[in-house]
Formats: sequence, structure tokens, C-alpha cells
Amino acid sequence: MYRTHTCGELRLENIGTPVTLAGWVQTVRKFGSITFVDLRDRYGITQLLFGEALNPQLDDQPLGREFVIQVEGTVTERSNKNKNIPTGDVEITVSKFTILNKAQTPPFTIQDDTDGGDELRMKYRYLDLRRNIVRQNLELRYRVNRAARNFLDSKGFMDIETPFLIKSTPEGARDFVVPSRMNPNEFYALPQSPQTFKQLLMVSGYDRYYQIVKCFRDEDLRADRQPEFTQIDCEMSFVEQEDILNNFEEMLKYIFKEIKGIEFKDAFPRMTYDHAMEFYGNDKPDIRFEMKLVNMNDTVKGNGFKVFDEAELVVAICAKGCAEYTRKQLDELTEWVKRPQIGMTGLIYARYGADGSIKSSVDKFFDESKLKGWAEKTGAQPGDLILVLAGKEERTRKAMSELRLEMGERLGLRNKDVYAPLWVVDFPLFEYDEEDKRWVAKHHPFTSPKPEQISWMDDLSKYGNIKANAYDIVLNGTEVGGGSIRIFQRDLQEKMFAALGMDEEEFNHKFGFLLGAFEYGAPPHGGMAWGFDRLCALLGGSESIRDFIAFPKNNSGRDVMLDAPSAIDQKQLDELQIALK
RNA sequence: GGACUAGUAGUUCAGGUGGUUAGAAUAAUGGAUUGUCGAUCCAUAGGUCACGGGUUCGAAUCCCGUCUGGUCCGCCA
Repeated sequence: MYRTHTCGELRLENIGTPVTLAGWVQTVRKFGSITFVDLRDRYGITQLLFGEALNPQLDDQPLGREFVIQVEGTVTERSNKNKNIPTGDVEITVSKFTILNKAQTPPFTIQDDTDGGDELRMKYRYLDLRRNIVRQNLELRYRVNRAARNFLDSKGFMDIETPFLIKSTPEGARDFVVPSRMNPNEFYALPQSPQTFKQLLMVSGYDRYYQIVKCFRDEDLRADRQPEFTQIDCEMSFVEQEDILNNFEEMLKYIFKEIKGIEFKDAFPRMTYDHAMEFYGNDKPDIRFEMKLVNMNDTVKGNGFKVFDEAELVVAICAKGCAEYTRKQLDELTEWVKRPQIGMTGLIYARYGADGSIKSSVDKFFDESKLKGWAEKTGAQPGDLILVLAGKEERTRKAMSELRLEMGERLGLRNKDVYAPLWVVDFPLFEYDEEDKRWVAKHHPFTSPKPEQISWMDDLSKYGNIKANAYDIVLNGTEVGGGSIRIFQRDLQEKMFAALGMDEEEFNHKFGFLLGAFEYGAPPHGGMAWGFDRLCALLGGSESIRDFIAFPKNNSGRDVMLDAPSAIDQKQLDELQIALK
């Protein structure tokens, strides 16, 4: 046995106990004839004292940072206690030590405020993972995982694994593809999600399924997107949307209570997709603060100001208490909206002074009484600032959504310790793909339309109006989960495929197995999938999911530690019958 | 596919407008030190200024290209 205790557990009550510890050398503090060593493992840090008798041995066998050592000794009370660490009342008076393994000096310091940059820490991820902060993130992830499993288990959900080597479908995200050696010129795809499998499990009668499972999408990455990510994937039979929302709202409440000690007493608010788009400009509103978008078309048009008169949409927000913004700050905001990522040509503003006067950047076209109308429309009070954008509807709404978030950030309204969950419901069934000039599924092609709108699928002009029984759970402006009631009848599913532009041959080829299954007694069903990494990041107060993944990839999809992806041997290519371009 | 940003000692960074020998902190190494816990003090060593090309009498600095990291737009049912 290498150790009798961990480095985190010894306390005053252990005084006098002979112990053996093993761990990593955090620091060595040498004082002539005595030496202190901080010994670290996953559980904590314990101070070792090499006294006068043993100290000379350290001259022959010097200890360096990150050496792995084993020590025997006795737990003793410290004369100078350290209140900053749990084991700070005691130290181990060492009688014997063994160097189990030497270590090179690490390229960055293994401590909370490390000097290492991102790149280096990713390359030596196994060292980065030794750091408290990173370890705590992984511990949080594990606890969230346990909480989700506990909850789902208590509700009778059954964890069933589904395959990773499956069939490629062109819908949705790009597939990662795996060549098949035994079937030359053919390829598996890695699942973007276990969607069809969980539906087949419903057909098989496993009416409550879940899985915490990897999904793969070959698309460009972001701080909150990885090519392989983890979902809490769930599906239920004989349920309506209301049942699913209630069940998973309870799950999120349970997770919050277990992980953060936060109790949500009230039901989560719900908002329709249309409402979210109109008043927040996006389908995942951050409702920690108001600052709603106000459509100004009727208020401002027809005053001879071309920018407004020619715009599809004029939209405003009211920034509370910002009337005193300086010209410099407003210019900066203007520059901000003119960045290519936002893409507006300018920003119009009106300051509602504390004295009741209103001054705008377009006084030439709008006198004070007209500007009072702006204030009335936006709910601005003396002391507030009205910000206005105008232009093409979609771009302008989107830009204002971004500006709203930016203003929320600047005004400190996006406190990461405040959690505001929200259901967004009634998503559209379809959206129009401008590039391909066709209608595509907004959620996925297995999503059920609102039953009363099914007949609209025969009328192309109504496609944009059809709503689905589809919903997202949004937390602080981040989509952390989503799902839908599924189609479970063959004829409706065929109708859906046809609406998406597939002919009979095509959908039979791609989804014949599902259509076939629907002919053998498919129950009504629905479910949802949670972005597990994002949920962990939110609970951990971080923007980046990489902090919560043991071995993440960078934003080019590379694993810089392994240096993957990489070229493969010609022999491997030959076996796969693949020729490189 | 595109935009922005960064790359200087092991590491984190500083090095207006081009100009002598490229600095600091930290880590490392050696020495001193019996109560530290971010130990302290003294000393030492440490540089392909990412890479390639160009402008110039002269480039870490200016220009072009490439690579790498990060953030974002497009994309991600």
C-alpha cells in the first residue's frame, strides 16, 4: 500500500498517528537545517517537515517541483498554523522518504494563478488538469452528471447505449465520416445525436430512455462549441409537450438545488418564439434584464428622415439611466454597431435629460414633441437613453439584439450568479434556406407540426407560419437544451420529408428504417436533449465549455496535445482503398 | 469562406515616431538561512524578437506572405 491517507484528510485529531502519504511536490521551502515541502494530490495539500536528522538526505536526493514522492512520518501539530488550507493545523514530521519518480520542471506553474497561457496549457493538458481550478471544473461536471442520472433514474428513465458508427444523412450539420475497411468505398457517419435511435427505442416500448452521450458535428467551432460534445439525451412515450416540459423543468430545478443550492420555487417562465424574436431579437433571450426591443416604425416614419423612411425596421431600446453618456461613449457604441460582425451603418440616439429635455442625434427631423413620442413608446423616463437602429428587418433586429446584450453587459445586468431560466415554445416548423432556396426543418425533420396546422403543409405559402411542438430551454441567454414532440405516423412523416423536398425514393433510402418502424405500432412520443457541456459551463460561471472538458480541442478542431488530426500511413490508406487528392 | 487580435528569456509581459549591448517579474541553477506556507536575502545563467521575403546605411519596430493561438461573423436541423 502506497499510502494510508490522502493529502487532504489529516486534521488535529490525527496527531500522533503514523502515516504514509504519496503525492506530488508542490513547493520546497528550505531553511538551512529544516525543510518544508507541500505535498499535493487530488484531495489537498499537506505540509511535510524534514527535520534536522533527515534534512541532510535532501542534499543527496534533492526534491524538485512535481516530483512524485512517498513519505512515512507522524502527524504533528504545527507551531505556526496555516488557516488558509484545511490541513493547516498539522504537518507530517517525516522519518523516511522515497522518490517514486523525478519530474522535469513543468513549463508553467501548477497553481491557481498559473503563469501559463492557453496554448501551453492545452499542449500540456495533463499538467493543467493538476491545477485546482481545472480539477474543480471536472468535479462539477461529474456532480452534474450524477445529479442528472439520479433524477432520471428516480423517474424510471433507462440508460441505453446507441451506436457511434451509423449512417450519414445530408440533413443538418456536416457529418464526421469513418471509412469502412470491410466495405470498400463506403463510410459510416458519427451521430450528430442519437435522434433516430431513441425514437426507435420508443417504438420498442422503452418508454423512458436517457443517455449522457457524445455527439459529433463537423462544423466550425466557438468557445461554446466542440466538434465532439456531450448531450443528456432523453425521450418519453405517451406524453404531450406539457408532460415533457414539466418533467425536465423538475430536473433542472433538481440539478440547481444539488449543485448550486439554488431553489426555484416558481415555474419557469414561458415565451413563444415569435414573442422572443419581437421583443429580444433572438430565440434565446437573456431575461436577467428587460431592455426590450421596441418597434418604432409607426412612430418615426414619415418625417423626412430617409434612414427611417427607407428602413424595413426601425427598432429602439431604452437604456435606463444612461442619458449622461458622453459623446465619446456614444461614438464608441456607434463604432461598435458598425463593426462587420454587427454590420449596421450607424446608431441614432436620444438623451432624455434628467431636466426633462430630450436631445437626439437627428434633431433636424424630430422636434422635442416628436422625441417625447419616442420616450412614450419606449417607456423612457428622464435620465434614460434611447438607442435606435434602422435597416433591413432581419439584420437590424439581430443587431439590436446584440446591442441589447452589450448594453446589459456594460450596465452590469448580466450577473453570472443570477440564473434566469426560460422556456421558448412554439418554434416554427420550417425556415427558409436562402442559399439553397428551399424550406428546411428548423429543429429536425422528425418534429411534429401543431396538429391543427398540419393541413397548411399542403400550401407552400403557409410554410413560414406553421408552428411546431418544439421547445428550447434557455438559461441566461444560452440555449442549454431543446426538443420536440415527434411525428409517429408514417403518412405524416412522409409528408414532412416531401415538404423538405425529398422524393419517395430518397426518403425510403435514407429513413426507410424509421418509416418501417412507424408501421409496427409506434407510440406518441417526444423528448429533449441538453447541451451537457454548456450546462456545466453555466453552472461553473464560465463562457467556455473547454474548461469543463478534460481533453478539449481548439477552435480549429485540433487536439494540440496529441497533434490530431494527422496524416495516416499509406498502408492504412491502402487497406481502406482510399487515394488522397 | 471572412473579420479582428496576439506571437519578444522556460513562462507572463514591457519595449512611441526604425538607431549603441533587447529589459522586468516569475520560474530555473548555486550559495546563505530552524517555522515557512506567494518564504526571504545574495549571485548566476537564460533570446533564431513565430517563420519567409521586401523597404532601408540600419528592422523586434515599417510593408507583403505563411504558420500558430484566441474571439467573432457565416456555418452549427
